[in-house]
Amino acid sequence: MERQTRQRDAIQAVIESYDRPLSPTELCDAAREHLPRLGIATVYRAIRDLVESGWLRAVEIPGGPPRYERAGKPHHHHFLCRGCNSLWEVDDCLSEIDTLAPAGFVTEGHDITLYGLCDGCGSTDAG
Amino acid sequence: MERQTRQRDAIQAVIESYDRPLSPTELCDAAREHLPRLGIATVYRAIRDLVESGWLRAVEIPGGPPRYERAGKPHHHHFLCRGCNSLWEVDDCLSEIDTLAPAGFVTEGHDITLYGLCDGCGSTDAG
DNA sequence: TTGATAATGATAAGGCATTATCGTAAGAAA
DNA sequence: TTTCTTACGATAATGCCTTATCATTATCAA
Repeated sequence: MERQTRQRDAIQAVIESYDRPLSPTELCDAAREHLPRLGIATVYRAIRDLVESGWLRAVEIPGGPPRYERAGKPHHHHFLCRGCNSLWEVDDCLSEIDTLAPAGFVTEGHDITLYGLCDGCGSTDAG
Repeated sequence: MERQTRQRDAIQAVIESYDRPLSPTELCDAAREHLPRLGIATVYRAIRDLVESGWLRAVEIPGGPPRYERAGKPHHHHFLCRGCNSLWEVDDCLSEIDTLAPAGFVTEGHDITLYGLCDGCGSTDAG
C-alpha cells in the first residue's frame, strides 16, 4: 500500500459508503460497479493491508466468513439477516454481559450476534 | 445409525461426560482414549446422524469450527478461552438483548460469545 | 453360529475461502 | 515522457474442514 491506486480508492470508498460490514465478495461486487475488472485478489490484498494499518476491522460471525467495517467505531454489535445474509449494525450493548462468566474466569470482551430478518426481508415476507 | 456400535457408544459417552461443547477433533481425541483406532470419519458420521436425530446440537462460534453439545439444554451461552481454545458454558442470559435490533427488524434469537481466560488458563498466567 | 448388510477406518476427494504466482499495467519521481 | 517498481488481474495453489470411496469388520436377527 505504498501507492494510491484507483482500486484502493474504490475499495475504501465502498467501505465508507456502507453502514454495515461487508464480506470480501460483497466488497468486490460493490467496488466492481465502478471498476468492473477489479480482481478478488486485489480486494484480499487491500483488506490485509487496511486491517494491518488499523483503518479496517474484521467482524467475525458464527458460521460464516468475516465481514469488514471501518475501524474506530464505538462499541457495537451485529444483526445477521437470514433472508439476505447481510450483517447490520446494532448500536446498543448491555455491558452487564461481561459479568456472566463463571467464577475464576477472566472476561476480556464479548461478541453478540442477533439473528432474524432485517427491515427489508421482514417486510417482504422472505421468511 | 441403525446399529449400535462401540464407536457410537464411546462418542455419545464422551458428549455426556463433558460439560462443554467439543469440536469434532476434540471429540475424536477424547473417544480414542477408549477406542484408540477410532477414525475421524466415523466421528463426523456420528455427529451428522446425532444432530439429525435431535440428540446433539451444533454451537457455532465466530472464527472457528462448530462445537457440539447435548441438545435440549436450557438457553445458555458460551465462553471461548484464548488460552486453551476450549469453549465453556455460561448459564445466564440477559433476555433484553433481543430488544436491541433497529426498528423494523425481527429478532428471532441471539448468540453471545464471551472471550477471555478460563479458570485454568487465568490461574496459570497463560496470557 | 451364520449370513446379510450396516458401520468402520484409512485415505482420497471435494468445497470454499484465502494466498501465491507471474506476466502486464500503471503510479510517481525525475 | 521515461523509467523504475509497485500493484493489478487471472488463475493456480494452498490449507482447512468435511464428505465420499471402498475394502474390511462387526452387528444382530434368524
